[in-house]
Amino acid sequence: MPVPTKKKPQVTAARRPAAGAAQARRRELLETAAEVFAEQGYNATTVRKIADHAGMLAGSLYYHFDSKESMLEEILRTFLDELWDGYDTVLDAGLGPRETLEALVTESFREIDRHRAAVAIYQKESKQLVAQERFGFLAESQRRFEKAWLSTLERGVAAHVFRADLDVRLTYRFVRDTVWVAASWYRPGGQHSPEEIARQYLSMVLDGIAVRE
Amino acid sequence: MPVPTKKKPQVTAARRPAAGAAQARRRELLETAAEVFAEQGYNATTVRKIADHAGMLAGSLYYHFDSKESMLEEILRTFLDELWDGYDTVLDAGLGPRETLEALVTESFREIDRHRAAVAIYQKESKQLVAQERFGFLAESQRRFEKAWLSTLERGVAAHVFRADLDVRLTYRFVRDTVWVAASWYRPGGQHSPEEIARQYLSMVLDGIAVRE
DNA sequence: TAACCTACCAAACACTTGTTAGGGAAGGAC
DNA sequence: GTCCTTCCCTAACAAGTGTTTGGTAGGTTA
Repeated sequence: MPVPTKKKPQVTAARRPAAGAAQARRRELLETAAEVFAEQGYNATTVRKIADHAGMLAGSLYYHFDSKESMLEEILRTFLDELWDGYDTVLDAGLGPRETLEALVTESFREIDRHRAAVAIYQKESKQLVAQERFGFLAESQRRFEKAWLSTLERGVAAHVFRADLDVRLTYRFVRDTVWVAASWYRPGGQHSPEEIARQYLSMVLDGIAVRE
Repeated sequence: MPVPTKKKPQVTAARRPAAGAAQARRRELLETAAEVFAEQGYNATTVRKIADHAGMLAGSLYYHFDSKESMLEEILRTFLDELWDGYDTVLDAGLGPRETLEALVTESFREIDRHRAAVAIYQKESKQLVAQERFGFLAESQRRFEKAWLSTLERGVAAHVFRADLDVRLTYRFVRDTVWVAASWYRPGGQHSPEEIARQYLSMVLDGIAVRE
């Protein structure tokens, strides 16, 4: 492709100034967009609101992004990529089922700490987004997610470390939901660190809240 | 108020035909509106979509309702009224803390069974709605809700039936969220009844998923 | 029959939405 | 200096939004 057909002007690597400065601004804008999306909801968020928060006008956003939807896509893709980096590390570590569950939960709360806005958006909008083929990667991620959790739970039941009398699928949903909805009330810098929340949550899920006799 | 100033024509009780027929239609329309709101999100739902599902034109909805927002308000009010009917019955029954928790959870899943759409809407939109004074009743309900759950948990800790080493507020959030997010995947008429889901959920929350030794 | 009411339709309204086109100021490259 | 690129602004567009107004078919009442 000798003749660039893309709208964004091509810059040779040699000339590019302050390499990555443009991408830094891009990330900055995505950060504020994610926060507005998370707070007001994707549909209720106008590009003018995003521009306001970024200190610019609506049209100027289109110098950096193709569309409002592509901003949303990039936010979710970035989040899921990092999430699976962490998950895969855990899943490939060869841990036992209980240790895997503990590590997955802890990793999840760390992701909430890092990507609070993206998680909140994912929670609220993913259900309607998966229908669009543009966001098909959400469905694929969901399948991998379910597979990872279900197999961990099933491994635990087989190894007699998790109870056998519970519906595994139901348990999966409870665990999954409770972990991720934390994004709706979690505030970074609060009195509980992600690890502390994970510890208490695991204690509750594994041993229950009732006193043992 | 001898002279009616309302837009909707006043009908004397004596003449009213098929008493409550209008209100039945009203409920019917709110039912379909709630389903569309739950499926697509409130902001993404246009009055034309609601009218489509109801087999009429957008403008015709305004014969029955003042605005799109008033439809949302009535949906949520109806749901919360019924919810608190059930909750108050439980809370006034003079049960012990563990029995109260069990009854509250079971009642919650029953409400999800009855008002699936309204619960889903509440979950998704309440956070943004409470800011508007029109929806101030949501904030009041949230306060009562938190008080009911927290006091039950604290009673349980004081009576040594619930563990004392858990952060009560954190426990409350986990219990609350896990119960209500069930509305996002629950389908009435599925293989699990509300009572069965409540039973399994309570078993998990109270005793944990780990095998005891 | 005549009057009236209910529940809807048809058509438009003012406004907001995401998006685009053209321009221009600032600053580095040569 | 001149050129060129970056990054934003101004101003508009077309489509879609919630809502209103006036009308009307069909049933009910008197």
